[in-house]
Amino acid sequence: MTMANERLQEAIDALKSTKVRMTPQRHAILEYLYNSMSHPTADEIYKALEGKFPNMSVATVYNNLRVFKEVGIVKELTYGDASSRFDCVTTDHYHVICSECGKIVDFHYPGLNEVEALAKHVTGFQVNSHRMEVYGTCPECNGSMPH
Amino acid sequence: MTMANERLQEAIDALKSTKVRMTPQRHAILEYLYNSMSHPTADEIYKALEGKFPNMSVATVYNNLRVFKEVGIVKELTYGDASSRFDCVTTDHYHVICSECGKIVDFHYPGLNEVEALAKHVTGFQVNSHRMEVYGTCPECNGSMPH
DNA sequence: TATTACATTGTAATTCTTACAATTAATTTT
DNA sequence: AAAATTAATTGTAAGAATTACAATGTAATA
Repeated sequence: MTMANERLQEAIDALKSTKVRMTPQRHAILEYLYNSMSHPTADEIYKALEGKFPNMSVATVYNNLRVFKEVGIVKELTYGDASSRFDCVTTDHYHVICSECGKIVDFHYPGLNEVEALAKHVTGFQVNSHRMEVYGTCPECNGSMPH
Repeated sequence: MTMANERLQEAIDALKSTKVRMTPQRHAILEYLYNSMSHPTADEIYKALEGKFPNMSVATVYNNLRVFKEVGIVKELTYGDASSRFDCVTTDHYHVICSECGKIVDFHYPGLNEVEALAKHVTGFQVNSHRMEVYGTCPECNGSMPH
């Protein structure tokens, strides 16, 4: 069993333990998320599954992504006007985003707990979480790729 | 002259040095941005200036905020579906955002250059910038305010 | 002053997302 | 296994934020 399938199975099990029902559409959306190594938009998922589910509504994709978020197996990445992207890796990590082509690459960085602590101290907020993104241009777009 | 007015004047001077013309609407939008210590949405600016400019179009607000961004005197803060907010403080700083009431508070943190350097090293991207926000609840919303 | 270039206005269009009512399907109870 | 219940899907309409566009107005320049 591949790593992706293993994680998919865990996600399905997580859903089973709630009152959320498994449907063919749900399974397909989850499968797509866990197999694509990208961070697809709702519309990309919808288009990718058109072949298998000609009658599926785009509302179903949005509904289910919301359900998955509530259960905690999917994270939504929001970027201003543009469509949200969805990430089935829910462990802590950050994203580097190419300003040219929009590519999103994961990277890890030892927790920024210090920042949260400082923010709490300076502002008096009760701090829960943070988000961070790094912007730049990817090797393909900035011409630093060997060819 | 107040600090805000000084900075407003600098912004106006910055515009003069480009081919961007000064108009009453532009001046009013800038003035509002530099005097409000908040991070208003386009619509908030529009509503705030309705009294003074009954005929101003909301398109004018958007157009001008875009111009200001291009000149570099305003930054746009994007948060998913919700409206963009606009910040006339363009020096590096971060925001702490209250999940309850939406309040945004500035705070400073010594540059996260390390993060950018690591991201560059790990992903091969040419890195330009980053953004970070801290989320939590403000003193008013979490009941920790003395009263 | 006449001309040119840029700004504003009002409205229509666009995009992403959600709401809603009707139908269908999965689960539970009998 | 059939009936009853509950949840999910579908299609479409509605919503909100933002942009595009054409007509009109205003500032800068010659």
